Amino acid sequence: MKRRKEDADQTRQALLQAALMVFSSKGYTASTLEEIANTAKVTRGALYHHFAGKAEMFNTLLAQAIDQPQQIVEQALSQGGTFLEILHRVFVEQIIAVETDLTYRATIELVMFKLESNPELEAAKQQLGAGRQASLELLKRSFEDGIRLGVVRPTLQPLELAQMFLSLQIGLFHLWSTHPDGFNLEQSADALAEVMMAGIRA
Amino acid sequence: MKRRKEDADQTRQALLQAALMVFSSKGYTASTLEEIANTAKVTRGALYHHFAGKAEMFNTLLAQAIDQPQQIVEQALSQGGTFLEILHRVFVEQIIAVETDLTYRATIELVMFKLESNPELEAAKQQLGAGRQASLELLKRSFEDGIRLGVVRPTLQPLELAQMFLSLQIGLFHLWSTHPDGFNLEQSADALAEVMMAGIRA
DNA sequence: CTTTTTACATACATTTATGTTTGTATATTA
DNA sequence: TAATATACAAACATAAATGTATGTAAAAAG
Repeated sequence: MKRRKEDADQTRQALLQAALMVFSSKGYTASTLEEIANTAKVTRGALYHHFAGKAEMFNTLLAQAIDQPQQIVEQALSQGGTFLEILHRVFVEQIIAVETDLTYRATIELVMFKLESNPELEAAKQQLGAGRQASLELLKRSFEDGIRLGVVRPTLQPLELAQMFLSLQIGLFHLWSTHPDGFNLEQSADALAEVMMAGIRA
Repeated sequence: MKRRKEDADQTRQALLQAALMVFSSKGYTASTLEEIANTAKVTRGALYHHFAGKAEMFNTLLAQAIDQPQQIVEQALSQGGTFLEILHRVFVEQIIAVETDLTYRATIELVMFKLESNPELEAAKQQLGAGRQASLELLKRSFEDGIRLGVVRPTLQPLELAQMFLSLQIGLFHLWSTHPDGFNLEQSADALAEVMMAGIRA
């Protein structure tokens, strides 16, 4: 039995990962610290050594989750192409990221579909809300650009286009997440993006 | 203090309504029978008189929830119009129903965004899954008709069109549900439906 | 090499929610 | 009108989860 500094950090990470998985499948309240500790193959003692309690674990997780989507978008943007091509790629890449990266998937499932109304989590929810607001704003400005460039129908409202983009992503993920069987996520994402592009093209 | 048969049934309904509201805001586990009883302005004694416990309340609620969406669709269908007009109307009417009817809204929020993985609820979730599968099938067949009628682009897959329809609904509702401030749901729904129609039109 | 701190496990205490029993006023029935 | 059943409230018991205090090897510091 050995416990060095680096081992400790490994334990901490294992606990966070375990917490993410348990939280994302059961939600906050239904998740027990016992199960989280077991999943990380330690006892609650270790958990309480690294974290003050359940709420702190949750907030730590959400703090990490905030900037994750930002990265994916930036990467998809960097590849160049026409306005609609980039839009299409951003849409699909995010969906693929969710399918590929199990951790990312759990994060999204947690923040989108498992957030219960609970005063302990209000701060984290507030942050997430701000993050989404920022995404919406970014998308809205992008569509304004698209209209200015003449590639998007000018009768459409930028805000509503942004809403549509996010709605499609969220809804598609929800559909897949709740019934993954016989679902080709990438293919569906591509098809939906294509229809969306056809609908907004000038 | 009077308690007649009809009063009892009223109490039972109040308990169900309270349970729906509490469940939909906190999720199953985080909801306490105490709070449900308080919301219904009775004690847990009354609750246990009418229901075996938490799980039975939940299942009772979900059993009611199953056939509710069906009705709205049927009503929207009955008004006639072209294929795309009907599709548009079905889309918007469901969204409006969610905004208008507080009970319906809570039901949808509960079944879509607050279902935790819990063996006690597996049966109910199974039923809901079947319901969604049925919706998907119905939509898919509708789009097959649309293609056959020549009003929908024949290069598109019916299944993916159905997924798109549902994704847009689910996502839009999610967006509005989590950040209702400054959101004109009906207007957005109408705009999204319009873009979708433009995207699929032959 | 001794002392102290770290990283946990273990045992115990406290809280909280569920579930059960009992009590009781009113309604219903005979 | 007497007997019984209903619709609850209130008190009690139980279980489960959180939180805390203690114990202890190993590692790090001196």
